[in-house]
Parts: sequence; structure tokens; C-alpha cells
Amino acid sequence: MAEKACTAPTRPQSCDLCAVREHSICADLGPREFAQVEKTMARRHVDRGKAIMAEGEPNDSLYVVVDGSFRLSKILEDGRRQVTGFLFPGDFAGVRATGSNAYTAEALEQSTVCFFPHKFLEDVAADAPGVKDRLIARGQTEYHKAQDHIVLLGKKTAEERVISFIYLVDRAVGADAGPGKRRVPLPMPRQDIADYLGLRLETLSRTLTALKRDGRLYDLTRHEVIIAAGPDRI
Amino acid sequence: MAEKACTAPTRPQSCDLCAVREHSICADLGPREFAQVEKTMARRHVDRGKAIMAEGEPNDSLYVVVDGSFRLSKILEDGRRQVTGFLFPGDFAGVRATGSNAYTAEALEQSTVCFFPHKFLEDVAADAPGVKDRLIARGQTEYHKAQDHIVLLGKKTAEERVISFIYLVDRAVGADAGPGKRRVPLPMPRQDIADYLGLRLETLSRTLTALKRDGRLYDLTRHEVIIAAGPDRI
DNA sequence: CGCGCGCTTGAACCGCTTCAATCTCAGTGG
DNA sequence: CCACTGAGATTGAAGCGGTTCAAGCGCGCG
Repeated sequence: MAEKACTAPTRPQSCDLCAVREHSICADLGPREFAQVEKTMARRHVDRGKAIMAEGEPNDSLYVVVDGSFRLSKILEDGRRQVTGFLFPGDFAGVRATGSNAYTAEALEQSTVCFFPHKFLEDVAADAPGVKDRLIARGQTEYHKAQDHIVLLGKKTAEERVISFIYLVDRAVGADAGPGKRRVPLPMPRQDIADYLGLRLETLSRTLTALKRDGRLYDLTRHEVIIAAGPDRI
Repeated sequence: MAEKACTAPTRPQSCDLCAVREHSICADLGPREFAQVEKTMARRHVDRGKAIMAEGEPNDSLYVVVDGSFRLSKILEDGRRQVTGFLFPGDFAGVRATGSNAYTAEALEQSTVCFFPHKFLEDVAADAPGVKDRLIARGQTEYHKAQDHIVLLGKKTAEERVISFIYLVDRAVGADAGPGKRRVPLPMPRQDIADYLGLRLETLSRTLTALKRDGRLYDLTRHEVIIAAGPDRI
């Protein structure tokens, strides 16, 4: 039952092949509930720059990032923008149905999400109590990430912020790149990183350049950094 | 069945008198579940400076602030401290059982909390599905507050931070203080506010003094501010 | 009444910002 | 295949908001 790729909602080829299945809510489903989810859930491709959620607008689905990455942001009345987080495969958005989203979520690259209408999730949860526990746990995980972000913004220097950011992305989507090296993709432009770190674009650029110059980064390009493997490595 | 006040866990005099009952998880309980909760839950007084949760230590209960206030904080390895939030009546801590708390929660004054062991909540939730929904909703509320804090730290000036903070406390525990005036208690020392706002103690003090000097605060003392009522009022 | 902690005030300094110029590279068309 | 183009990134230099260090004030408690 092959399906053609398209950007409109599609049924997944098969959840069996899903890269994030065991991290998603699907892991809590028994065979019966899972069959029902497979029938109702849908997978969607999202083009770079397109939003799956917009600040202030209502939301009625839970999104799970299967592939790609997203930027979460909030805008102040005067136009200042704060990037509040990034989503990578396995991350959730829209844990709860809301009348007004607290943030905007936009794709940083061609990405794929599964989405589950909350209306329907409610029914599944009635049979699979683990689903709600997982939503609670995920909510707490997001909250803890936000607290780490708060510490970064409240107490860290520019250099510490940049290093923390690189580690953060490494944990989410870093890959081994030869002996003792890690390849860390940077799918977002510098401005997004700066807006996440509470720094100006120029300060970020200077800091990255200085780390490279001092040999603390193996390599640095627009779209990736290569760093040493292991803890405390920059 | 009167009970004497004491700092050890006690049964509440009566949940009927609880000031935050309708905001707590109790609102989701039917008469039968509520009777069970009343039997198992306990109320506790917490002295100023005492912690109900410590960063890195395990937690097995949900706490609901009934009276007083708490400071949430995280400490960096080198001793720098970031205050990540404050709890006021109706707020929750420990939404989920964890092996290692992400933050420390300490009383800013003589306070009162109700606590619900998660082990037991699990049983109640089986009969009252609304309980888990409320935990999910509360988790999202905390997450959104954290995002507002992130915007504050990432994008706002010292003066904007201080004003945002005063509004925040007003919303939680402010009271009318004569025509067109609001009395906003400040149960925490200046250092805690500064550590929340990502500013130095001296900068906070200077900023508050300047607001007072410019007539934008009706009054300012160690433990409270008087501001105008209405929106955009400082 | 007096002691001390918490807060305020002062003045010099510095890390990050601001403004501006230059560089780089992916995409486009000749 | 290469020159052209423009958005994104880097670099430079001056300025400033917040920090740092240090001294003085005053409320609350014994």
C-alpha cells in the first residue's frame, strides 16, 4: 500500500517504520488502541518557513515532530522577537487544545509531523490511561527545558550561552563524525540562534568566530559545527 | 472536629473553607472521590526559608499552595543562582513524581500547602479523569509562564523587567488599596527579585527608585508597592 | 536605644550593543 | 561554466546600559 509523497495530510506508509514511535504517545497504546490511532492520525509535510501553530490562534491538535525541525517564537507588541525554543524529532507541540496559542511554531526546513486531533485523543485516552500520563510527563519535560533556558538567559555570559546552545542541539540531533568528533547541524539562521540566546546577531557571530579561532570548535560553517565528543568538550 | 495548628502534617479543618479549592485539583472530584481525598490529603505549614522541594532530590507529592508564597530556584555549579519563578496561593509544585527535582522551592514567609502523594493521586485519577486533565492544563500554564519569563529575560530592558514583575505579582496577590490604587505585596527580598529578573541587586534598586522618583509608583517600601489600577499603569 | 542586615546611592568600568562597512556563498541567468 | 546578485554572515569601532566595587543609610528587631 505505497502512498505518494505530498504536502496535504496523508496516511503514513506505516507507523512500524516511524523513527520516533517509541518516544511518542504511540508507545502507550495497546494493539487495539494503536490500530485506532493508525486510522485517525495523519502525517503531514511542512515546508520551510510554514507554521503549524501561530501565536494567538486556536489549536486543536497535538503535533509530534517526526522529521526536520521547528522554531518556537513569541513577538512583543513593538516587534521584538524572542525565540523560546526549537523542536526536533520526537518533540511535541500543542500538548493541550487551546483557544489561543502562546507561541508560533514554524518549520526551519522541510519537515514532517504527525498530528492527533485532541477531540480524538480524548477517546483514545479513555482506553489507554498511559496517554495522559505521557502528556503530563512531556509537559514537565518542556517546563524543565524552559527553566534551563531561563538560567541561560538570566545568568550566563555570551560565550556560555553559545556553548550551551551547541550542546543542546547536539543532544537533540548531533551525530558522530569520526573518532572523538560530533557533527552538530544548525538548521536555523544565525538570527534565530541570537534571538534564542538573547544576544545580538553580531555578538553571536563574534563569539562563534572566537571559539573557532581558539581551536575549541573543529569546524564551523553556516549549517553545522563540528565539536569534540564527550562532556565539557568546548 | 477542631484541630490545633502545628507545623507537622495535619488534617485540614475543612476543605469547605479552602480558599483555593476551586482552582485546585479538588474541583474535579465528585463527592465520593472528594471524600477519599479529604481522608488522605494533608495540609502542612511551612516556615519561612524552609524547602518543600530541593533541586536534585526525589519528589513524590503534588503540592498546592493554600497560603503564603514560595521561591523556585536553580543553582549553577559555580554558585550563581537563578530564581525561575514564584508560587502564590493556587499554584502547584511537583505536578509529576520525579527522581530528581529540577528546582528548589522555598517558602518566602510562613505558608501553608496541601500535599497529595502521587501514589494516591493515581488511584483517584482512575475514578476522576478530570484530575489528569487538570494536571496537563496546569503543566501548560506553568510552561507559558516560563515562556513569558524567557521573553522578559531575553528581550526586555531593566525598567521593563521591573514593571513586568510588579504586574505579575499584582495579578497573583495584588489587592485594591483605595480608589484607583493597587497594593502589591513583595514578600521576597530584593535579591530574589533581582535573581528572577536577571539583574544585579543594585540595578533593581536604582530602577525602583527611579520609578518612584518619576511618580510612576504611588509608594514603595521594602515589603510592598502601591501602583495605579488599570492596564498599562506604570 | 543601638546594632546589623538589607537596601540605597555613587562612581568607574566593561561586555554587549549599535551602526556601518565588507565578505561569502548559494542560487540565477547569460 | 562563470559572472552576477543579494541575503546572510562576519568584522570593525564607538557608545551605552548594566555591572562592579565601595560607602552610606534606615528599618526592624533585640
